[in-house]
Amino acid sequence: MSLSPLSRPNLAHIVRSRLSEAILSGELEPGQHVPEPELASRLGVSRAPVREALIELERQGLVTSDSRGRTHIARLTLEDMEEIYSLRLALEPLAAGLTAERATTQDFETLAANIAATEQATSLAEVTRLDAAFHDLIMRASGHRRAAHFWEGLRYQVEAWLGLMQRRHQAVFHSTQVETVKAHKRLLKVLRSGDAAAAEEEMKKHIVSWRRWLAMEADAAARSDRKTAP
Amino acid sequence: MSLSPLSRPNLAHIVRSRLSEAILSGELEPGQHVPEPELASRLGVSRAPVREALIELERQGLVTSDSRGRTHIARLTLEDMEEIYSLRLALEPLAAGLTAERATTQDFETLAANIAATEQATSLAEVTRLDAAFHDLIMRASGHRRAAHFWEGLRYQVEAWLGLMQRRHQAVFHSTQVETVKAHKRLLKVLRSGDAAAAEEEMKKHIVSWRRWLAMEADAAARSDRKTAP
DNA sequence: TAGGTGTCGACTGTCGACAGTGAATTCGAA
DNA sequence: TTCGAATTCACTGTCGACAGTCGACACCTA
Repeated sequence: MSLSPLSRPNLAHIVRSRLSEAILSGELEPGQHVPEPELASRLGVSRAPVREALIELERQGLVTSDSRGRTHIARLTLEDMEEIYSLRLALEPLAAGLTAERATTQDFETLAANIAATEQATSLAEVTRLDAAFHDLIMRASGHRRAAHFWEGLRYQVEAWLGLMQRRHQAVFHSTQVETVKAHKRLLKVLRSGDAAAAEEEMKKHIVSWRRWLAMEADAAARSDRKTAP
Repeated sequence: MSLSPLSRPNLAHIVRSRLSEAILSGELEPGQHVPEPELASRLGVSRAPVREALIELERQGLVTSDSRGRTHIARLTLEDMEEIYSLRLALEPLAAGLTAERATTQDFETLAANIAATEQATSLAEVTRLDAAFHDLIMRASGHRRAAHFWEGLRYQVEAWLGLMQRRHQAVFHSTQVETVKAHKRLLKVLRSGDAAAAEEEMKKHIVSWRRWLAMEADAAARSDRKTAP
């Protein structure tokens, strides 16, 4: 039996992941104001760990604070997603190249397991989460700590956006699962080959294709807005 | 006269910039442990704002916290600088391209003023600060908020590293000032032309040439370590 | 003397409380 | 009724205090 050192999580960490879930699931709605005292009392803790959690969530882009310091659930616009897209395009191929060079067998097995889980996922939300986790694994396997850290500032926004889109336009996502699995299998194969340049290229393609999704969904969102709003 | 809304600074902000200065100037040494109670009493505030400042400083890479949550002044290694270099190479050309497309006359004037100030700077520390500020201005002028935010997580580490090098090997930096001015003038010219691709290319070259510095300084550091250590 | 055990001190994580600050609201006057 | 001023109200920023935890050091035992 291997006893690996266990990390004793803070209250702040727990609060953060609780809030993450609540935001990603849509329980807390974009734009909504979330006062610290309310969160603290609802979670049964004091404001101190809540404050810390909110700072971290701001770094992850899930909440924003206005001029007066009050925190709101982030409202992601298409412009935001364009920013995120351009940064993914800058960061992830870099990391993929490094991963191809440095990753261990263990890393590859974890990636393969993720793909298998994605194949058997039974809900879109699960696919989304596993998708983000897959990219997370690659960023980590790259050994580039700062890039992985930056990625943390993007991934939850990606998840939040996809969640939002799914809730609005379920029909659009029919083929998501099989396409994700296919793309990730291609990526894993290239990563395993150890060819850094090829890995960069494949990741670039993967993200570019993801952008098509973005435009399409934005389009659908715009159409539906026009239908419901005026 | 344009009166932009002024941000009323927190104690946490003040503490942060004080600590920034102390770290960049070398008053607080790399690796040194900095207990919250001590900082709080030395600055005459309570631990709350100090804690917040430390979280932000950690994001900026100036301090790190160990497994027990204790804060230390960051000790930058050559490996760290390689990471930072690769990220600059990913982020800054992207931003430079956007800046070429979007920047206002006002932005260009601020950049020109920065170059003028660099030309007249009387100390290396000042050149370093203005250099970082120049890149800061470009990141901001790009309008890419997330990229600018990420850059904040790098710039102070760059400053800290350069400061450290300067203190160790003053002689190496003879030509820094004139070279910086020249390079920045070239950059500004391309940015003003509005040619995004050219701006990307020029920024890439600028950063690649900065990497040569990195290697050279690392080399000098290694030599001097060998001389003093064993 | 070496290895293990108990104690002490230092620091972090967490808590409840208070003061200051805008925004919203109510009240009074025209 | 409408405008302006005063007042409440809901927050955030900040503070001091306490408890739990970990390493260092002394001590005990074989």
